Amino acid sequence: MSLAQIRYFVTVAEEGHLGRAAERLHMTQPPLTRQIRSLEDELGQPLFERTPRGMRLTPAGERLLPQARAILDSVERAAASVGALGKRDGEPPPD
Amino acid sequence: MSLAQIRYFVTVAEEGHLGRAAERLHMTQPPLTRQIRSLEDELGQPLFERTPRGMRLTPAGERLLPQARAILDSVERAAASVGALGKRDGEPPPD
DNA sequence: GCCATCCAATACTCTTTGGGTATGGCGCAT
DNA sequence: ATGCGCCATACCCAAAGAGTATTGGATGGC
Repeated sequence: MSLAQIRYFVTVAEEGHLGRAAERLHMTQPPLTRQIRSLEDELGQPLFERTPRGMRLTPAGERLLPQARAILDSVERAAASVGALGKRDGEPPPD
Repeated sequence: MSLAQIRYFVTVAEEGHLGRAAERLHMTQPPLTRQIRSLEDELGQPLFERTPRGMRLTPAGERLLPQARAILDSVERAAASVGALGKRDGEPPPD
């Protein structure tokens, strides 16, 4: 489980759609599919239900989501508190 | 900033010694040196003072340490809450 | 003062991980 | 039945990370 995977998970949860999530993350859909699957494999259960319309959170996913957000927040706070000014990684430079 | 780096940072802080920290992390010293340096670079300031006896936390490092521990804890809790039973990554299998 | 010792840092290689492109498979709507 | 909009898979390439060998530098014993 990496911070990138957590970020990916949150974005997919918010978008409910791999394609749009990938766009927001400035990457393409296939690696995103793989990272989400890999996270599910590691946790031992699916986080999303695959529907023809997109991705819907499972109960496990619902439990994870707020904690995932909290983790990303803590990381950002920690970085800021020690003096990382414009350096966080979740937000790529504007195109 | 990756979870691995945070884990490395905490271990080095606890050991005050790259070699021993590397041992505890089941890795060798050079990559650990690099990861710590890379973390310092990203944060924009040194976390350790290099002494001939080992590594000592700087004030920035002291500020970071408790937050780093909290992050690792949250991650572990999140994983556990979603059903990862023996799967966490911070603890390699016994030799 | 010189040498042995104990640190962290660097040079270089190799394996592993992660992302990109192209394509397939599946369900739904028309 | 065909086309469209999803996610999944196959394959390739680039980047990150870990290992081995070695260097540099400070300290303490002699």
